[in-house]
Amino acid sequence: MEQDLSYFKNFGEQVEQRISKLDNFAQRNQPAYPPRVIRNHTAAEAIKMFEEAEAALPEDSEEKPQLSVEVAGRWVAVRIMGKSAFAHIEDGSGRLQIYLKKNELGTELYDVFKKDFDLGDFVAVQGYLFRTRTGEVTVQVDNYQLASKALHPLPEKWHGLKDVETRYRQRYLDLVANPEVRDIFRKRSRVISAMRKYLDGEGFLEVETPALQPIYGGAMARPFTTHHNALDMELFLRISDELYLKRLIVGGIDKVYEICKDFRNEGISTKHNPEFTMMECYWAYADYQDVMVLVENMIAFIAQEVLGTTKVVFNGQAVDLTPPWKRLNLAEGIKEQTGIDIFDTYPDVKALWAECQQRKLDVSPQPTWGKLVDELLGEYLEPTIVDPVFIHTFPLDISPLSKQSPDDPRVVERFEAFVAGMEIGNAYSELNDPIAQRRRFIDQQQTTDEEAHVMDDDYVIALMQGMPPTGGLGIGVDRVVMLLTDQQSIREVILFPHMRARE
RNA sequence: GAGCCGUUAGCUCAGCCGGUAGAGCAACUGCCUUUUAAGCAGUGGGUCGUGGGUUCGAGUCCCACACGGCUCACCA
Repeated sequence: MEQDLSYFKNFGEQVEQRISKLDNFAQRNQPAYPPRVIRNHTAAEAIKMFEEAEAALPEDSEEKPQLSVEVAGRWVAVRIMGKSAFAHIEDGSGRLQIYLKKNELGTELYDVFKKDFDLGDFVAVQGYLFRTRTGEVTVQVDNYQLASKALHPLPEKWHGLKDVETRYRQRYLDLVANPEVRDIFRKRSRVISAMRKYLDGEGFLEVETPALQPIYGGAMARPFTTHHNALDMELFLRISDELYLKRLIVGGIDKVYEICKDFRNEGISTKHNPEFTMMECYWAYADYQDVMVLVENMIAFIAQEVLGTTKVVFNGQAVDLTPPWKRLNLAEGIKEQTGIDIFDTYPDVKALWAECQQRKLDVSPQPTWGKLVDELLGEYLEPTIVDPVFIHTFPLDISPLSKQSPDDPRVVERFEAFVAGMEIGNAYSELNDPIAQRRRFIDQQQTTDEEAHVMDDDYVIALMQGMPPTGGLGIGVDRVVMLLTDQQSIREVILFPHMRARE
C-alpha cells in the first residue's frame, strides 16, 4: 500500500520520525489505528477501585489488594530509567501512572514501547494495581497495545500551550495541554445544565424556534443574510428568538424558554462573538418585577450548582450574587454619576447632548434621546457596577417591544441586569397591545438607524389574537459563564471563537 | 473600522549599538529497574509571519501586507 506521504513530511523532523514508526507497526502486523481496544476501567475508576480495596483490608494487614485493570488513554508523560519506566496516561476522567518493567514485560514488548511509542499516542494497557514508594496508585503493565498513533508532538509539558491564536484555532491542543481550559468548558456545560434545571423546575417548557427567519427582529442589531435556493428567498440568521417565543405565549404556552445561538453582524471584541448563546424566556401573567426575582434566583442557583457558592471573584473583585440584588432607577443612576437629570431634556437629543458637552462628558453623539441615555448608562453607570444591579425604567424609544410605564409615558417597564461591569441580561414587561406595537415598529422605521427594528406584520397579527400580560427575559449565557469562570474574554468560554481566515 | 503591541526550532522563550541563530522542554544516540518538570553524556532540528527597501552585510533599521492580542467604537 504505497502512499504519498510528502504532505505529512513537510511538518518537520518529529512528524517524519513518527511516520517512519508506522512502518515498524505494519511490519509487526500491528495496526496503528485499531478499530477497538480493550478497556474496562477509566483512570479514575481504577484508582478508586484500588483505594476501596485497600480500605476494605484489616487495619494491621500486610496484604495488598490484587486487582487487575484494563485502561486506555493518551500517553502524556514518561520517565525512562533504563530497564524500567514510569509514564502517565490520561483519559477523560484524569491521569493514571503506569509502570513498565523489562523483566515483567519481556524484552520485546519493553523495547518496542521505548522505540516506537511517542508522547501523545493513545495506548491501552493491562496490568495490576499497586502503590509506589511515593504513594501513587499505579498500573504495573503486563501487556499493552497502541490504540492510536499521534503523528504530531504534544505542546511543551510544563508551560503548556500559550500562543493565543493556536489555542483558539486548534482548541484540541489547548484542551490537551491546559487542564484549566478543560475546566472552563466543563463549567460552561454545567452552567447550561443548571439553567435548564432551574427553568424546568419553575415549569418553563423548552422549545426550538427558527434560526433562519424571513424577517429578523427582537433586538437592535444588523443581521447575517443568506439565501434559500429552492424557495429563492432571502433569509436572515436570527438576531433573537423573542418574537417567536411570544407567539407561543399567544398560543397558550404560558412559560416558555429557548437556549440557542443568535447571530449579529457586528464587531468582534472581548465581550462579543458574532454567534453567541442566548437564553430567552417568557412568562405569562408576570411582569418585569417578577422577572427580576427570577433572574436573581436563577443566577444564584446556577452559581450554587456549579461553584457551590454565590460569592465569586471576577477580575480580582469580589462579587456577591446572593439575592436580592440591588434595584436602581436608570434616571436616578445617571443623575448620581453625572449630575444630569435626563428628563429635563426629554425628548430633545440636542438638548441632552448640549448638557453632556457642558459637563465635558466622554460620550459619543447619538441619533435619539433614548440612545444617548443608553450611552450615558454604558459610559457612567455600567463601569461602576461590581455586585449585581438591576437598572430599570428605560427610555421608550430604544425599547420598541416593551410596555410603556403606566405612570410615565416617556419610559418603559424594562431592566438590564449588570454584574462586574458586564450586562448579562435584558428584560421587560412585554408590549402586548397590537396597535401600540405597530405604531412602535413604524416609529422605528422613521429613524435612520441601521439597527432599527423592521416591521413584522405577522407578529402584529399574532398580538391581535391577544397575548396575556407577560414578562420576558434574555440572558447572555456566554457572559454568565465568563462571570462564573473569571474569564475576561468571551473567546475563553467559546470553544471555537470566530477567527479570520488565514492566507 | 482606528490606535498600541506581538509573530524566531514541535512547544515556552532569549537574541544588546546591524556582522553567518541561542536556551529549556520535546526529538534522536548511549547509560540508568520506584520515577513524577527523573538524572547524566552526546547529536540533529530554523524560509527568524509574508513581500519590498536601505546597507558591503538585516532576526535586528524603513515601508507595505497578513494573522493575533489589548484598548477604543457598536452591541448581549
